[in-house]
Amino acid sequence: MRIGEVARRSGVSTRMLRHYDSLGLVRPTGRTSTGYREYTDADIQRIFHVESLRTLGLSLRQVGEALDDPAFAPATLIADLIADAEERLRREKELLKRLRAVDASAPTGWEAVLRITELLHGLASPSAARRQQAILAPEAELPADTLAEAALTESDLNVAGALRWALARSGQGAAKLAPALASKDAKVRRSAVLALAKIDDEASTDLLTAALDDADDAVRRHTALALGARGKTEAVPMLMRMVTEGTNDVDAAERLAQIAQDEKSGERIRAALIAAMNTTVDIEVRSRLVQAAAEMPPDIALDVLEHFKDDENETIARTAQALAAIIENR
Amino acid sequence: MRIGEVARRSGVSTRMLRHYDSLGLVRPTGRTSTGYREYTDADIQRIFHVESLRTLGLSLRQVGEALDDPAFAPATLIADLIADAEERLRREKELLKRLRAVDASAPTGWEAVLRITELLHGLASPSAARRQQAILAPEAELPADTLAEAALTESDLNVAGALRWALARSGQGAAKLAPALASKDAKVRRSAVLALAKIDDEASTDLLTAALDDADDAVRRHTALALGARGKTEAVPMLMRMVTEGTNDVDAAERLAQIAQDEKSGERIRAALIAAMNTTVDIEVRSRLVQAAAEMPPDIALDVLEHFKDDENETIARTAQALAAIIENR
DNA sequence: TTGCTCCTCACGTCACGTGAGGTGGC
DNA sequence: TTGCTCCTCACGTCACGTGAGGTGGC
Repeated sequence: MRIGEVARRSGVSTRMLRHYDSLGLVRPTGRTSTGYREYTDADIQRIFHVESLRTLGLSLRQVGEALDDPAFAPATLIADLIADAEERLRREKELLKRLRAVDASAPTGWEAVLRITELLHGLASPSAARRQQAILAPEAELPADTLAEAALTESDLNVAGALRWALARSGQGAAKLAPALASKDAKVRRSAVLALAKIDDEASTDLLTAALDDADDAVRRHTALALGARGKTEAVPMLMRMVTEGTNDVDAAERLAQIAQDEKSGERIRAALIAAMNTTVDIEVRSRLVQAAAEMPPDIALDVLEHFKDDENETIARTAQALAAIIENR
Repeated sequence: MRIGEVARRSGVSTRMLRHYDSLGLVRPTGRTSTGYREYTDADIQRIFHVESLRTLGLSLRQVGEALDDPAFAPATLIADLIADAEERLRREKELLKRLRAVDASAPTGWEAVLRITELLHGLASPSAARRQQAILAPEAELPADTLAEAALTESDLNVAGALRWALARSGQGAAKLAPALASKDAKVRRSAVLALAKIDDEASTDLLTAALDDADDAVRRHTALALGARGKTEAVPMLMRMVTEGTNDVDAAERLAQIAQDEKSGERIRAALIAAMNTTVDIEVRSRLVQAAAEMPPDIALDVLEHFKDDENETIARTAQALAAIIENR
């Protein structure tokens, strides 16, 4: 069979068939007296084998080595190809992320493209100071998507803070962070909550309210503190738990006090504190509860402390008395 | 500044700086009397701009066009770059999937690589017949991962059936399908259940039992039918619902009959049928229940039918009588 | 005088496409 | 005789690396 026919049947161009010949990859079995290449069925089989291996990303040289070495063991080659493909995939994803960020910034000319590109570069820097600078730079108009993604993975505390600030300023923080609350990684959810805490709008409050039911305890704690700062009564049960468990109990008490500014919520917290005191004998827990009670608005604080001025436990009784005296003298 | 210093500062090789010069991309502002290139600070700025744009995947030609056209509007170019990157990403993912499948098949030589590669090719063919053939080919040793992934997306009924069969034969079906049950796409979960239905081992039964609580009704129905075929009493409530609702009720009744082979389960089903009859007046629903009752093992069937031989509704009463007569005469 | 830097020219990489200029086969 | 097919040779693509062979600068 001559080269044109072979090309038609195999889908390989005559140019490439001649190239394979010159490389010694597929040598046609014969030539006519006038020099035309003559391919046999076996040659054509070989062409298909070459094309097949090429779909796996082998170079022509690699294909040649594989087909000509009878002892060829594919394992190493395949592993290398996989590693290469993974590396390219990683790079392409990175590039695409950058391009999407540039696109989202709607640059008006190449100067704007350069500005955003350099900011993205800074944001990807291994130096925390450089990252910080990129976020706080006055020319910064990093897209909210980019800020959100960075906020969810940033490990440096200062940089994370700057990212949350920038995200809050963007006005799109809540929308961009919402998907992260469904992440399987509790760390990501936690970062999302910490970022939402800095965004004082209705959308973020709604998201935080839902996050009170998160499966992870740390997520719930951060959520409760954030909602407490907004005076949300929904946070009371979690904040009460934090006081009794002694996890971030001082902050939790402060947030309970903020919520207690509202009369109805205040009444609820008053009752909760008294009930908690009466359901445990653990001296440490009760001590924390008394301390927390003293943080409440004066009328609530004094009322709760009054209940425990004559407590069976002397330490509790004396603490309650002392704290009440301080509040009264203010 | 001469070329060596510029190279050191910018990280661009002298070779490339000369290349940029020859392309007219970055022309050093001057030359010394002896022909050395002299770069100014502005030239160096330009080099950084070139490198910056290159990180976005622009070719040197594109960089030149962008930097030299004062009216350059990036939107189209960026969109094209994004489309290209997406396309490359898609290809890389495809390639990686193929390579991983080849690797998983642990080929012993290039012939084995070719065999698996061609099977994968067939599996990706737009022709259902070709896909079918690839799965049923006697040389087929398609890895279970590949089979599972294909089973979850295959739309052709015959091919999907072949995939489920092959997956069941692989012995790893349950393990490979398990993650799909957590998919957000109900279609994927449904496909997983249909595939698990063909795998008769403990692992698949456990997975199916959990899938009875799926959020999607169709998933739950398929799950109940599969578990019913294994005589699992857990499927009874869902199968009963299918009978009353008239969704796949004939199949559901058949599965209930299978479960009723077990004495305890049979008693439960008997009670459920009678209770269901007594809690609705809908003639269609009651009719389906009577038909279903007749499918049960004779003692259960006759007992249930006996309850409704004198039903207020004449149609129900006569159907119950007729069906009971048929069963008695068998 | 001796390293160091810089110069231009040019080949090689990789998998091709596209000619140019010429000739065999029905 | 006329299209069609085939031949070889060679340039172009793209972003470089790596010489060779020669020369200026401290």
